[in-house]
Amino acid sequence: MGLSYDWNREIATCNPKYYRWEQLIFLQMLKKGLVYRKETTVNWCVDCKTVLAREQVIDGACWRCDQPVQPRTMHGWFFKITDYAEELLQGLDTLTGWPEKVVTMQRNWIGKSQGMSCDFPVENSNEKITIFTTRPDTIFGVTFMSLAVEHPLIDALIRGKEQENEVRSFIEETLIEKQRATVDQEPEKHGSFTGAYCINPFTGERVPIYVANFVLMEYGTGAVMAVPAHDERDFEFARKYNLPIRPVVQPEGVTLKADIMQEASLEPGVLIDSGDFTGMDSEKAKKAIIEFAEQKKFGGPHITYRLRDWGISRQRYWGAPIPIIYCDKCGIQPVPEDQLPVILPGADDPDGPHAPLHQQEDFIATTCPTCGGPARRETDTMDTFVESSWYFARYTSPRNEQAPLDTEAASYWLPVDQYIGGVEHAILHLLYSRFFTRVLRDLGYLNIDEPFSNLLTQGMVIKDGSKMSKSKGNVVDPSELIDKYGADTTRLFSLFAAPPERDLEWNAQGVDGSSRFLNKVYRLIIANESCFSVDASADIAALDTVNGGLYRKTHQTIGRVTDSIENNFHFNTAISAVMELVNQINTVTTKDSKTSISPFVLKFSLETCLLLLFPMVPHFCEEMWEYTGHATVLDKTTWPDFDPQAAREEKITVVIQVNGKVRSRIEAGADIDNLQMEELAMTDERTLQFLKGKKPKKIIVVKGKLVNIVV
RNA sequence: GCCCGGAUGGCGGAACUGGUAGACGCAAGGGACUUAAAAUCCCUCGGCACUUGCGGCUGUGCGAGUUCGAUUCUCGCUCCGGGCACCA
Repeated sequence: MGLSYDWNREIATCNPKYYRWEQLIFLQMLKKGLVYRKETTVNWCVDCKTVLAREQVIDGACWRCDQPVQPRTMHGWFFKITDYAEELLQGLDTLTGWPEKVVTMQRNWIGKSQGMSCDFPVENSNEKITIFTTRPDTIFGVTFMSLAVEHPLIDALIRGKEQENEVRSFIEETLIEKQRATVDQEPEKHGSFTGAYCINPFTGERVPIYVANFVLMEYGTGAVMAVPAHDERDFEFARKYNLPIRPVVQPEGVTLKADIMQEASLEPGVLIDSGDFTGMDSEKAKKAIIEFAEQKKFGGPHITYRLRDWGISRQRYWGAPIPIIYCDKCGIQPVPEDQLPVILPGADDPDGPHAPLHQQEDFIATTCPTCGGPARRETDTMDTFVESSWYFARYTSPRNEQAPLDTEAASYWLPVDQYIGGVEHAILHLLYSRFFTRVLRDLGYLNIDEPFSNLLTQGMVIKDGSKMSKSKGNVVDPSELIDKYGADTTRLFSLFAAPPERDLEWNAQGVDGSSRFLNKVYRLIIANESCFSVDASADIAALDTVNGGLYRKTHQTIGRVTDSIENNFHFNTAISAVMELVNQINTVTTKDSKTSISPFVLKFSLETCLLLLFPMVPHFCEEMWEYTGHATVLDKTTWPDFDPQAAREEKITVVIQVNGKVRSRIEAGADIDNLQMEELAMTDERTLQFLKGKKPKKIIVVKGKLVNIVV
């Protein structure tokens, strides 16, 4: 296809020369407290036999193999991306070169919520339950408390109570249900009373504590103050278990009554039955209530993010091994930096052992770096998204043997001016890379905050109803088209089909047109070969209509093509602009051959075609450039200059409307003023017919464009 | 359910900040050249109708509105695509 890559900078992320640095970065992050290990419920892909990060689960299925994922409890390593949540959010505002769509998706993914945290003391106990809420204004409407089944306090709450067995079996059932749950359906809400109560610090009221299947341990605190009157989920739960519903925010013009409410009221309004806060506007009340909690030291303002830490453990037989050693005596030990890289077994041997690492005893057995005793290696490998999170930075010093990055080189090249990728990475790769850039900055390797200044998200190519992708295998091999038409026609055709950001249903119909077009350019050059040997100049001002018109059209085309490419990579319109120019050259050299075509203008226009088409059609243009006797190659020739003066039309078409409908078009000089335009319109015969002698009420003149006569 | 996009001829797609809708190309039909074919060139190509005329009406998913004028702006729908989804 004639793509130009600098192979001197080639890197392979599966090569130990690359991932040794990744392992080093891991260790440095570990030292900085940005890596930790924990046991959680993870997304397990049955087919890939590995854990997946949350953003790698698409519609409940693995992003890679499309198989459904299941929850599973296991240990894994995590990157503390949440430490950077606020910065990643703030940074979005600086990404002016990114599509708004991607910025919005990331903003939603980070999911910042501002609200209040508040402690509810447990009755007859020293424990307290901390909740997070975005609706502190509804705190007087709390009628029960819901805990996630995984909440650590449950055990203490139920021990010895008559409800103990019931709650325990409820938790067990819920956990099993969660394992089975498919993502597309929310299970019905269930709960179980713990027998325990906590105290609403604002009212002093006893609040019954429930365990509920819909409360997420991973978000907020795993405990929710339930306000059924003002929260849909609490409402549903309250109705099911006959718990009281107490409205405390009255929206304007509505009177909420607990017994007749059909659904929770989410509207803002005025507080009722809310102690000292009664009568306050709900927005104001939010602030006042948070302040009150802060003063009394049982709560305060709090921010929660939806973003979770990035689970990077994978159980695949590929990826960079996580450089950790487990010693029975010394515990978890980082692999000393001078022992890096930890090499992935069998990676360089395609027929080698391709079992997951935990099945490879040779790999696992090692010695403890601290005590020298027998120890075991970590068998998880890193998510391959880790590798793609910093490769662009490694390109700036690809052979560096001393460090992952050469800060000086990285400062010179980064951030990446223009990044191109599919929208499917809007969150995954593009968020990880933004995170990693900051981590590398804080580790002292980079001095930028954002990796990519400008982002173009290209559309997907659809084939047979689903997106064309390597992993799906429904790709169209361009070599078929290349064999038949050549690489340039194939390039031209693909670029002409649609603007790059749009999805495109693949269809090779139309490729003939691109082929025909290049042939036409070729024929024009051959037929007018002689003009290239003439070293003529011309007095532009003295050109006749035909030559002057072509000269002008050529400059207009330079302007349009430059604009289309620079502005938004709309090669399709760039190409059609050149097509127009070529059509005009064709007309002028065949039809108008009676008038003498200036060799200078002809040469200029044909050369411009080659220059403008060069990015799209490099081989052909370079060949023609040489053929037409140029000493230097096109590749080293500068882009043509756009001269707006030369592109200016001498004549314009004045559109005349009567009551907004186009009735006539009149040619006029480009410098015509508004008064002249009006005069032109009012004396135009066709226009007068439509006026039928009526007096114009109003005449609107748009300079150089149109006259609208209202009668 | 919520948040983003999008909808223009038979098709892919143009139309700058409201100002000539359909650029450019494909497909289709007709014609020229040719013994024939390919290639090339010319013409037609949104719809409607009593088309005498270089003409008229209508038309950018649907319905309203703002405006002298709306593919473009506002409101309300329909359909399609994408993202999120018990996030308290």
